[in-house]
Amino acid sequence: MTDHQIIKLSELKSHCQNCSLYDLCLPMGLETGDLDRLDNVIKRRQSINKNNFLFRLGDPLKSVYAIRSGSFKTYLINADGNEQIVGFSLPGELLGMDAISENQHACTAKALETSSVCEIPFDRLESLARDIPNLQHQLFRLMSKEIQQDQNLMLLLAQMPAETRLASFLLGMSERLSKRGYAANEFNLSMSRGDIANLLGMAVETISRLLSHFQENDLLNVERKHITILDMDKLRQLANHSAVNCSNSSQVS
Amino acid sequence: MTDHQIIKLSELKSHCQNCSLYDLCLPMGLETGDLDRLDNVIKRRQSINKNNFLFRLGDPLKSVYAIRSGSFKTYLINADGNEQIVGFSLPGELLGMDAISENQHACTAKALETSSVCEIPFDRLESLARDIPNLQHQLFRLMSKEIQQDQNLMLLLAQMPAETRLASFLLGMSERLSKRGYAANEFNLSMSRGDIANLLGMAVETISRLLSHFQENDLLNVERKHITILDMDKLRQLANHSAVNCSNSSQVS
DNA sequence: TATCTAAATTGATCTAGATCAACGACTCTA
DNA sequence: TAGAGTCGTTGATCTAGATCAATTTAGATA
Repeated sequence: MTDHQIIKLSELKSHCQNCSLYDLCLPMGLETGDLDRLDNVIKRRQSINKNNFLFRLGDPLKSVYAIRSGSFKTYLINADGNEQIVGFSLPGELLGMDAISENQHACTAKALETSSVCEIPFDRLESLARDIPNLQHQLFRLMSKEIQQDQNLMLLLAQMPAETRLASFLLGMSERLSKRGYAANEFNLSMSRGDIANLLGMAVETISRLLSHFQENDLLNVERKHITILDMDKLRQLANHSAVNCSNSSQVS
Repeated sequence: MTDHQIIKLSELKSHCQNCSLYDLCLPMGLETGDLDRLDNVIKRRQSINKNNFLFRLGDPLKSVYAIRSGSFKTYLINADGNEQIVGFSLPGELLGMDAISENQHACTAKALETSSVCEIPFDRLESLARDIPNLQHQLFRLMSKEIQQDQNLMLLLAQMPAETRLASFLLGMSERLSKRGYAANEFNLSMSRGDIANLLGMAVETISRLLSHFQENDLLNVERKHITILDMDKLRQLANHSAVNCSNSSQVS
């Protein structure tokens, strides 16, 4: 294989039309010409190590980010200095749209594992959206979806007991991961028990106890971060038939 | 006064540029020419009686609605058939943007009192947004703001005790109402105790007890729906210095 | 104006899940 | 590969706020 070929291959891989996430991500459904234009404004393959920040609360809005690989948590800081996680984001999801209203990020995004993103300068994206009706519509859809998800999480927090919250969370993760090529019934959680507890408004101990309990009842197999769902129907039942998508980042479907 | 003059007056009043809500509402900041174009697609003065619906979960997305007067609650229905209120909306706020992603409304909007709205056909709004960069940006800002508000409410639900939730809610209502020309320390709540309890994830009894308690401590004066804030500083303290904006409808500022 | 129904208040009791505490199991560093 | 720190699990206890129950109040209706 020559150098020439190697360069070509990497170029090929680093474009939206060849990205495995294409139909989960921002460019979904765009026509070839429009896709190229979007492709041209994207800065590709920024890598972020575990526990590093993609952006922090108060940072000026420069870009939004499409996740290529890995995962992030996004969180607010309350008046007491405690963090409140508002979402876990997976490949194909768009981070940073919360910053538009104040022109600065309203939350902090921290990598849960080594991750990579595509950076999209927001001013370029916005002006492109004016020229490409489908892109504009896509952005509206993305944000609308995020609002819906947030509201579903609110419902969970406001009126569901702990067991339902956790079951619904696991079901949501299963659905999202399976869309990304992982098995629906076997996956790794990249976030800690503490992070899950924080998102769901519960104590770590409760998460731990419930996972043990689920395991005792042959619902799950839990081995540290590795989850195997043994009885999907029962899990759905416990979750009140609602899988919460806790991405709280913008996503296509 | 002749008929001719009467018609002119009503025409004058029914345009965005003369609307008292101008700087709280969608057209905020648009230039005159652009404003006229937006103005032309708006169907004005639809009136909705108390307990009637502006739209219901599952309705196809036809229009979004700017509230002119009155107030609405928006809510989801969970798997058990219980409602979960996700917001209370006031004049100047835009309802219905949640429907974009699925092309149908994801929640139900019910009038809390006799109210009126401006109806904005969504397809017209979207195509106008392509022509008017400021309008497109405004729409992005609106939705981004809504996401932020939802996330703040999540924080409240996930980690704040009952007292903080209610204090934060009252503070938020005070701020929003004062922007609309009401006194910051004296206002009427259009929603029931039950509705407040539902939004904040608490029991009605707890709301009632806390209001009594706040009154005993000379923080508030409560007379049924009429609230007078007697000690704003103390209320802020109880609220952890965060006023939750529970509009969960899109708003400019 | 009397009657009915829904909303709000107040008190008594109960419980889901928090908190406190102790310990075991990884993982990172040197 | 030892030691330290972090994360996760399990048990015991406690409490904020839910639930249950009984009135009171206020609109709505006729």
